[in-house]
Amino acid sequence: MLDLDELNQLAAFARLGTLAKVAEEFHVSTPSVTRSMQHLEERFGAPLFTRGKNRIALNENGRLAAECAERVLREAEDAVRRVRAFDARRRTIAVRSCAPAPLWELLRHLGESRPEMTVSSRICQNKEVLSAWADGSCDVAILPFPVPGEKPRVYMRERLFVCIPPGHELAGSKTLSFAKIDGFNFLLRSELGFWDTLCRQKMPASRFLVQTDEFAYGELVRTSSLPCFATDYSLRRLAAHFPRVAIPVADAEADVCFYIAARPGTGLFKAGPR
Amino acid sequence: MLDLDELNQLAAFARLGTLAKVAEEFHVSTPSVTRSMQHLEERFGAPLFTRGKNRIALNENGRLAAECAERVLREAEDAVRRVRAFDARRRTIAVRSCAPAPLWELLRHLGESRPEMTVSSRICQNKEVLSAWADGSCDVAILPFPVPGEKPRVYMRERLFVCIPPGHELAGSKTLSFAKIDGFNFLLRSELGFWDTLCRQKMPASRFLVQTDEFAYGELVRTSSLPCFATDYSLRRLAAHFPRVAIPVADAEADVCFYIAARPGTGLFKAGPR
DNA sequence: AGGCATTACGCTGGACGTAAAAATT
DNA sequence: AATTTTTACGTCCAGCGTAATGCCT
Repeated sequence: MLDLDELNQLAAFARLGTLAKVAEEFHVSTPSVTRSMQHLEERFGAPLFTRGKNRIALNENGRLAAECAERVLREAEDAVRRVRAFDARRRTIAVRSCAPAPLWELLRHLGESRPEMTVSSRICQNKEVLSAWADGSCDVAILPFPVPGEKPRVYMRERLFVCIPPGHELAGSKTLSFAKIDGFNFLLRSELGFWDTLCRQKMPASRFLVQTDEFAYGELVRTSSLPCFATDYSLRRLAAHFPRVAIPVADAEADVCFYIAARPGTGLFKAGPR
Repeated sequence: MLDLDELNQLAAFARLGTLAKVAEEFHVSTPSVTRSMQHLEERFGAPLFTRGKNRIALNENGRLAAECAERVLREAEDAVRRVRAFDARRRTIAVRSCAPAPLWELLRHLGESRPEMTVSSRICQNKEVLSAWADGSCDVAILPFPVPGEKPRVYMRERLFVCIPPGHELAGSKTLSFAKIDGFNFLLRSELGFWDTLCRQKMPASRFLVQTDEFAYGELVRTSSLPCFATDYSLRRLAAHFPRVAIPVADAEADVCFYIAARPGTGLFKAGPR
């Protein structure tokens, strides 16, 4: 039976050319490497080296053996990688959402109901959510429309608002529309999923100043006169963006219904999550 | 780093279902197998088994790990197989000849000039010799015509004779031809290569009583009145088939020139073999 | 002189087996 | 009662490192 450690040293020798370098790389003594190589020759049952008195090199057998060794090692590494990945996948619930708000409650709920599971979540575009759901690489999908092939299950509703400083020229309106606010520049958070694309699509004349940093975004909202967005959910959560006023966007697209689909393994619809 | 022995035991456990059976199969104690499995779990960094107090079985991770183990083991076995085969191939000279006679001297010569090499020889049909030469699976080729793509090099000439008991109706002829002897039944040795096919082609009306055993052939030649074949070479070697008479076959096809081709590695044409 | 491969030798940690325990059939 | 897994424990040897040798550049 071959020994993977020895094969590893053989492959290293093919790269490095000298036993001393191999010894250094593996943090072992040179005699140890010498013995490994002798042992390998026994195991292969064929000479692998041409030896001088203080010189050693691979012969043709050895070169072939080194190639084969790499293949075996790759296979062995793949084995642990695959098992580890499989295990990790088995003990995590992967959530893909098209927007941040649905995650707020969902992640809290999953953390409580399945404390032994690690939850991985990501906000991404609708098509990414769809493909992740389709290829099985996520366990929970949240989309602004029913998930194809699944029983439609509404998770929550969210409505878009514009947040404006009191003195702003739009501040008097009772409601607004994408058409009316198109052209104004907005402060925007990153990681908004489909909201981001919706805004860019509906307001082609506007520029969006995307802030990755939560703190920076907050400061800019507080100190600048640039309008920004909120939703009924985020307003409830953040206790509003004082001292701004929140004006609803009247368009149908600004009133969104989020649908959820979940694998049976998640236990989401067994014990009634909400 | 994984251990191939342990992987082997894992694969065996997947087949046999119980640690005790694995221990028996590998001629080790049960505690040893237990430790191997625990060690494997450490190495993989994931639980591979579901354990009862008295019961152990693979979980999903374990089943995947067992599959992967088999792949790794296959790869490892392939490695030694391939290196061994390569080494064996490197230290043998493979000879393919279309007829037996050229081998007699050639094998003796190779045995003397390359005593460190093992020589493997086979008599086969022309097309087999050609393909073996073309695909590199033989080092020396002997054919009744120049080997394509190689400098034509005549190795020897051989002429066919018919051997007949003195009282036989053909015994008076000075020479014979395939046409004249077609229809008679012949004693024939096996492993004659292209001679065999030549005879069957030239004498479609004859039947050939092929003898695989050397001794049986000799006895039949001695005791029966059936004609048989010989060549100038075999006559010289066997001191003739007493008390038979040997009559040459006059056809052009019965006078054969053998050509030889050899790889440089064989050293056949370096030091001048003949 | 410095670097490299190999042999010699003593030591130690890991792996094995035996024995025993505990549970299941 | 027999089988199976696992823990405990004592033994032993495979493999390590150090030291030394010999050789090459």
